[in-house]
Amino acid sequence: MRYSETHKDETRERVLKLAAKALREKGPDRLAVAEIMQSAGLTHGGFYAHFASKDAFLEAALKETFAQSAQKLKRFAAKGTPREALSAYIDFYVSRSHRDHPAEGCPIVALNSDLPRQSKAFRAAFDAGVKNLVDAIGRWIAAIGLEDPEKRAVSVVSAMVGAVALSRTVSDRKFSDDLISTANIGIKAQLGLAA
Amino acid sequence: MRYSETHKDETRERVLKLAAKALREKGPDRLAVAEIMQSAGLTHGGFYAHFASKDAFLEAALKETFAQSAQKLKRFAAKGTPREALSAYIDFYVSRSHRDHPAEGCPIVALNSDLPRQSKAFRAAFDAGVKNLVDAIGRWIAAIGLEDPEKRAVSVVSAMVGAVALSRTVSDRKFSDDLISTANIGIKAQLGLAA
DNA sequence: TGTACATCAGTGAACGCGCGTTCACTGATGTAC
DNA sequence: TGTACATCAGTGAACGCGCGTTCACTGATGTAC
Repeated sequence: MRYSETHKDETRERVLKLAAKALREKGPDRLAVAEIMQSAGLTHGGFYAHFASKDAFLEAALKETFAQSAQKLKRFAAKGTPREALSAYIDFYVSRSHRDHPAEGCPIVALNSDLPRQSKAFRAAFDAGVKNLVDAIGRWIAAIGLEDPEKRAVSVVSAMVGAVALSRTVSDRKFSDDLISTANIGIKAQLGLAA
Repeated sequence: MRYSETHKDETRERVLKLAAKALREKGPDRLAVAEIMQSAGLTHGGFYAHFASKDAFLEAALKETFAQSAQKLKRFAAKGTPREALSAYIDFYVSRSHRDHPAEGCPIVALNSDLPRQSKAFRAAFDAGVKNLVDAIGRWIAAIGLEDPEKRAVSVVSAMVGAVALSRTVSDRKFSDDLISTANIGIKAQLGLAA
């Protein structure tokens, strides 16, 4: 064969990795097929050899972003005690760095308000991603020994998502920085994770 | 004159009121000029007699949504003691009804992730709206006599926005309902507002 | 060993559609004389 | 009192552009004989 056995799959993966970033930056509507293919060094004509439609492609790209998030969660879980992991994850999530790099950040923050306008499959993938995050946080909270871990997890994720989302909308740098650190401290305090 | 003195202004207002709703439902990108004009019983050609461009129009529509939110805030403030007003506002905001009616709801929830892709003027209007909400909540918290009202206000708004945004992304009805009520209770508890 | 054919990831021109924007025009009514 | 003209919110055809999608083709290389 003129290409290696795995060539096509590799191309697909490469396009999807780029798309996963671009999706969080530009949103589903402004993410253009031709542009993504060009960024992968290809022409737009080949797109449909890899994806059935733009919608199917968006769904795959979203799943890729959540897969990356899930991997990050696992890395945190592997690092130390549940208490340390949870605290570290909150520091990672509710941070200036996360605020400033949407393309590498959580898709829940980057895409939540685009959601109602997307395909059913896209929303289902998003839904699964949200539940996965809530469950992971809930497991840590349970491991620490706090009561009502599911309920606490939901509150914590809400507060984390809201804080980063809000911090991104605010132009006043100092206000935004304060927002992040206030929310960070508040969320950890709620869980009895003192600094 | 063939039209009354105020006719043009009235038309503009009518279009903007419709746009304010449609903006929250469809987002800035999917909100089409021709569609809005048609919903007001007009043709798209007349649009530019009222607005310099779609961007200018979006900015005006966003300001309209925040003006409506600000009015609602005032209505709550006028109703009772700061304590009652704050509690009532949280009940109003972190509610199933708010989750289910984005077109009449808070633009911060409906549009936060579209923001980075919009014009500077649009972002500035959004920014002002966020600060207005945080300030209003902060004033109530200060009036109740809690410490650090600004910081608490930021945390509370983050949590409120995050809860409604998250609840809208979740397809499991029961899970979403629980999320709303858990967040509602949690936020009020943080402020010492028992049921 | 060499030639004809098959395979298939990727190319690039073309199509149709939606949408923002422009512009000459309409038609109802007020004003000038 | 009646006629010609001015005003101006709104009309609707047209334009250009971006974008998703299609499709005949390319060209590198493996396979058959």
